[in-house]
Amino acid sequence: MTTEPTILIVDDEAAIRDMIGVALDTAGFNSMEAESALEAHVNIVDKRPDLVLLDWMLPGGSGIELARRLKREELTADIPIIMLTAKTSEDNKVQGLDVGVDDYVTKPFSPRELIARIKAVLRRSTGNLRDKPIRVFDLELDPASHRVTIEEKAVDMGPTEYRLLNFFMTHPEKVFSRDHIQDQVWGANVYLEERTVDVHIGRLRKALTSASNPGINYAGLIQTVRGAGYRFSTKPE
Amino acid sequence: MTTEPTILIVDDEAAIRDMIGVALDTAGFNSMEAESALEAHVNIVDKRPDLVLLDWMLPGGSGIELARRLKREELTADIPIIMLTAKTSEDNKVQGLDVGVDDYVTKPFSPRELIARIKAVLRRSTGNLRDKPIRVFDLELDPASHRVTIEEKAVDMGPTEYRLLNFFMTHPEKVFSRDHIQDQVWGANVYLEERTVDVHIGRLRKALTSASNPGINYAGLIQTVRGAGYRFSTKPE
DNA sequence: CCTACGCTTTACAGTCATTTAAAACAATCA
DNA sequence: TGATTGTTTTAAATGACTGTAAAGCGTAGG
Repeated sequence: MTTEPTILIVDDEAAIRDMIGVALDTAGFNSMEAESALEAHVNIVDKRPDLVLLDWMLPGGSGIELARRLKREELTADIPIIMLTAKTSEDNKVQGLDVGVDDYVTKPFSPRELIARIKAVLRRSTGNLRDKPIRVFDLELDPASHRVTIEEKAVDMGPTEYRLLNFFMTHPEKVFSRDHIQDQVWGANVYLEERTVDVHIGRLRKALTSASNPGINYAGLIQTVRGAGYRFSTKPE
Repeated sequence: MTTEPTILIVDDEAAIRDMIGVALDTAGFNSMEAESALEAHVNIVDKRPDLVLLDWMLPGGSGIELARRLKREELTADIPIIMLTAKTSEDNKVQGLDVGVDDYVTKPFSPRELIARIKAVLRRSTGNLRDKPIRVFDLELDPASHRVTIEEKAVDMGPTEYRLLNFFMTHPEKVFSRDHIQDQVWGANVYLEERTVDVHIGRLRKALTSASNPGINYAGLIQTVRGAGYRFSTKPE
């Protein structure tokens, strides 16, 4: 599954970093910390976080400088930045310091607001690219509408079966062990009984069957490979 | 809720902002101000003005940059922009229009000219995009009269439900998460309880149902996609 | 032909997402 | 101001989905 976004917190005060870190954790993000612009830059280049929370008032070479640098360099230009600033009114000299930052939050801020803004920015930066529909014969999976159809007629299935089918259709003609399927569909570090995968395979097949016309049975596309796992294949077994 | 259009003025000189602000007020527009590209961007995303007056020569040369960014991002791409520029040279015109700006006005300008151009741009953009009624079967939403009808008979609903339906009808056949819907219908960074969206969906469905004839239930067009969000679709679930 | 193993199916109880209803809160208008 | 209308929050009810365990099948290998 999609791993949680990683957020880099850049602030010189440990207390603030911690506070934010906790807020991010509870909201389900991964977080990293840096206390100087230099450290931050290294971290960003190395780890490529999904978003940077950057304190405006870093000692020495200020946060703005870092932001400008990040936005100028191609490698890092598309990593969204949210600035943390002290007070609105004072910082009205902010003007010339415009660097293409994606949003800013003024301290003090509520964790809730911060989280909301982070999510909004992430949504804006990543949400735009959605995949094209995948089609096999008359079976189509369309991520944009989050819908599976057979001959244009909707196939009813649960979220897990949808992810499962999505995984198979994007990786056709290959066998996958149950473990591998677990990692991809449920996410790593989720422990499940092995049989659980079978059960969901079963459910997916049932969904496909009950939506298939007599003629082709789309459940047959999901093939059992005895002793190895499962395979999505257009070729008959 | 036939509010006057809201115009965002982006200029670093307070005197100019005030001058324009007065002109807009007397012409019957609402106005907001921002003095930096950063502030402007945040305002635009949060408040979604109907038009942006953008100074070309913002410190840091970021006016153009902002325009480009706004036009690139889906969320803001259809907000018209009028550039304010001191220079008259042809280059600027070409460049500005390249970025996708809708019009430009060279300083110094008369308030009268500015108003005229604003109206022209608004007419054009609302005329092209927002003014035409959208129809699905016998359900029609007409932005011009701000009215929803089923088989020519008015459907009664609140403003929020109207915006919601408008959003759905202009983005059919796609799933949207609750967060995404919030961004589009309420404005980004308005943080609401997630369930609020559900409640309004519920009310919209109710409104559609009680206006539907036995036969078609238009509430069915708004489909719940469990674990993903909602979708407006003409295809049955 | 029997057994053992691996896969499939079913049933179920717990959990989680969505809906619904109602109350609290805001804004608007006379 | 009080009445009206619309919005948000909250909590409880509903219903769908999930993972597990156990029973049922089929098949390969003896």
